[in-house]
Amino acid sequence: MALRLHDTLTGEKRDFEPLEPGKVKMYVCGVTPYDKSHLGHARCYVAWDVVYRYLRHSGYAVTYVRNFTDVDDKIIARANERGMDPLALAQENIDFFYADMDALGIARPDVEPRVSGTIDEIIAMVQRLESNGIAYAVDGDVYYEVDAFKDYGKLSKRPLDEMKAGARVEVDTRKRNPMDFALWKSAKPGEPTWDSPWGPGRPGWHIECSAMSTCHLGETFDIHAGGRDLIFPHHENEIAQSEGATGQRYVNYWLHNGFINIDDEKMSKSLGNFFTIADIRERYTATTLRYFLMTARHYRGPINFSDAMLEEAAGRVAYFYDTLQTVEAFLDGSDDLPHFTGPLPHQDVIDTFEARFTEAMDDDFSVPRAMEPVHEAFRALNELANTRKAKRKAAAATAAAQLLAKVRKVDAVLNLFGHDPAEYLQGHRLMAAARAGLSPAWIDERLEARRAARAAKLWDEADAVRDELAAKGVVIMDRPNGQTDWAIEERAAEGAEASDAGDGEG
RNA sequence: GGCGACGUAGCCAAGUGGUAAGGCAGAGGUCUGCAAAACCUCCAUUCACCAGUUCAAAUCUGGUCGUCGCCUCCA
Repeated sequence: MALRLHDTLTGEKRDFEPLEPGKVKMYVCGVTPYDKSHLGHARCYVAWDVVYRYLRHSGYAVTYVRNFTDVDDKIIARANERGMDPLALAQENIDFFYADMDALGIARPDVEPRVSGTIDEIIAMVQRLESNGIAYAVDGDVYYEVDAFKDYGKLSKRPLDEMKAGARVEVDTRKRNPMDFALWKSAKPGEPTWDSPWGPGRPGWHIECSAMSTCHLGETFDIHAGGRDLIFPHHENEIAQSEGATGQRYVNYWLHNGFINIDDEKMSKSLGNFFTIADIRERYTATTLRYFLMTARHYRGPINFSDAMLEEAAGRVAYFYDTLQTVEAFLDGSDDLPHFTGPLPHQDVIDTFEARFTEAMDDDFSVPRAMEPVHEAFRALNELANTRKAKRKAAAATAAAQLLAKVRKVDAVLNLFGHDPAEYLQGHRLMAAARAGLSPAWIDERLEARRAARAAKLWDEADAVRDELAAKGVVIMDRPNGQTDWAIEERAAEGAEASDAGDGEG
């Protein structure tokens, strides 16, 4: 089955046909690094990371470009507040960005251009627009003349005449149309500037993406992606700039991801429902966040975010790693088992796994559906790893090894299962304990007390300790090897939070 | 006002004409000193509401109600 993509421009899903067979050129709008990255960024870049990985997994040679808009009004304003160099502020936030992205398992793009390194190309493109008669200079500023581009509004489906009526921007009388936007801004005090044919100044917003994408991918390329909010004006203007400059079709497939909502409302600083990625990472593993963002919803839909949802995701990821740990232990001694050749248990799961995964992903990257065979595989892995009867063990080990290999293969796309299980689970436990307000040292002390009681076969005493832990939300598991593991019941964290107010501090 | 998205079980959510995936929670069972975990079984005659097209609709058409987003910086 062929890969099908939903294209915002046509509003339809259609077969993906790259410009060059076997190759994909994709561009994703990156961040404006004026502050730390937030949950919305995480959602966006996780989504496109999966797309990037899936394209590669499907055998395409992908060139993935993601920019940094490091010259921008907000960066300049923030840098001036803090009395520092704008590019230094941008670099500081780029470092934070990388820390978050790396933790989330997001692959680095192939090229990461910055505005500050693309000034020459930007100036060249503005000149090209000027000579094409769709840009005009006024007092050192250069504006894009929207009336000179007949397709203006085709992406956001907003005819120009309607936009004029609704335009709320204060009218700059130097503009020929209120919708005209700046390609080049003349120098103002306290701003970084570059020399240009129009005098010293800096690029406007929008032109940088046209210039950077064209410069690294060519005048026409396959995929351009970004958040829904960028459809207008950013991507609309990119089309106007690039197609206005080159006369060529700019992009073949426009992909846009949905937003993060908090309690059904858009996350925003003004509403006070704003989370940075770092905020979440203090409380949950980055893998939990990645899993949640990838699987909660198809990439185009909105995701409603809440602690309860994250708790569920955390529990599910812990289940995956618990399973991996169990299976790896089970397979550890399996080399000694007799070679097995008969029909395998869960043969249907093994046989259909990849086709089901691929079919879902081919349908506009439907990760939620692609997870169905993954869930099924983990259930089968657990069943196999719990095989007790010696007779069945060889068959079970063979089946488990095959299934595990399949899971590992699609994890090149999901990038969820690559941690060491024991390390992951330990990290998960500590974070869960912290969320529930419990001390791991106290838990260990209680477990030691229970171990002593059990050794003496003082069952009532041992059970009392277990009940005491359970009352706090700590559940324990006696393993066959004599060890006792513990976990925080997912609901405990909510309970602890709810009782916070009443408890007071100390 | 213009443009757009969405409304599926207690919760999250997949599913664009052929008779409701998956996950969480819940119930019962297997296992276990007792538990927990894991596994097995069960859990929507129905897809906001109304009308229509069709042999057949959650899926198509029209209307109603409700929620949200964009139109200004924003992933």
